[in-house]
Amino acid sequence: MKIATYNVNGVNGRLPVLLKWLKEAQPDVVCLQELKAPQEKFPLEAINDAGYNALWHGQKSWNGVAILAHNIEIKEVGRGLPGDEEDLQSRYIEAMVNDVLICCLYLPNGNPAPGPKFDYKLKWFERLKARSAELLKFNIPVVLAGDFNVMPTELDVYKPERWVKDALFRPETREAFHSLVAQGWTDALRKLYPDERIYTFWDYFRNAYGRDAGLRIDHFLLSPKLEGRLKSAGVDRHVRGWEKTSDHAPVWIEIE
DNA sequence: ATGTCAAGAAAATCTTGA
Repeated sequence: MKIATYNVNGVNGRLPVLLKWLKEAQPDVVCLQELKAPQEKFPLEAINDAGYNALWHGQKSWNGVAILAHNIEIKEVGRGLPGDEEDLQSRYIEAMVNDVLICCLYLPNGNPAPGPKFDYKLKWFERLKARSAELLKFNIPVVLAGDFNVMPTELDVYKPERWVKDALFRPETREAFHSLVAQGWTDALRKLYPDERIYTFWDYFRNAYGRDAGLRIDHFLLSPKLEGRLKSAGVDRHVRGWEKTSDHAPVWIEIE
């Protein structure tokens, strides 16, 4: 089973790019972030025509997450990250696909930091850790996939010293990510490629893609039940070079 | 500070978030 995660940066604005990539990459399951579309504006017909079922949680203007599956039933488990009734941002959706619990997440960016947005990011992280700890107790195959807005180590940033005060790389952010992983999760791409520079995002500014000034912020975390089934992983970085493309590239794993 | 995008409010550009 091939599982992908892709921050599309606008599911309608980037629909031709998304459809082209789906056809080319043929993932079985896809986690999408930054739909930037209200619930009723999700392009279900085009997604269905491409052969995919879909479950999504939209929001006007910003955020929005979805899970797609090719000829497989998607059984919703929940939408919205538990732990704060007042948080209305659409950043989390969970579903069973085959025997795997797919958790699609879009962790807050958190800039400018420090400030209320950074506080929200760290609180969101705490809520995610509470949920992920519960999921580990079920002892089933689980994947946490999405845009974490975190570069876990210096290897994941083209120029680490420039990013130490940024919400994506501050010590508090990295610590939150590492304590999440320490619950018992496996960073799938790092497990297969422990020493390689791998990027999943290149800014639109200053020809970042052309200079390969990238960041690794889209991740797959695997539960112990899934770790041994990991076969391969990669980044479809050429997609970042397409016209009218997202600032992220699709990332994928294959599991037995 | 800058740079580039998309969506939304509003009616051609500006604001916001990333």
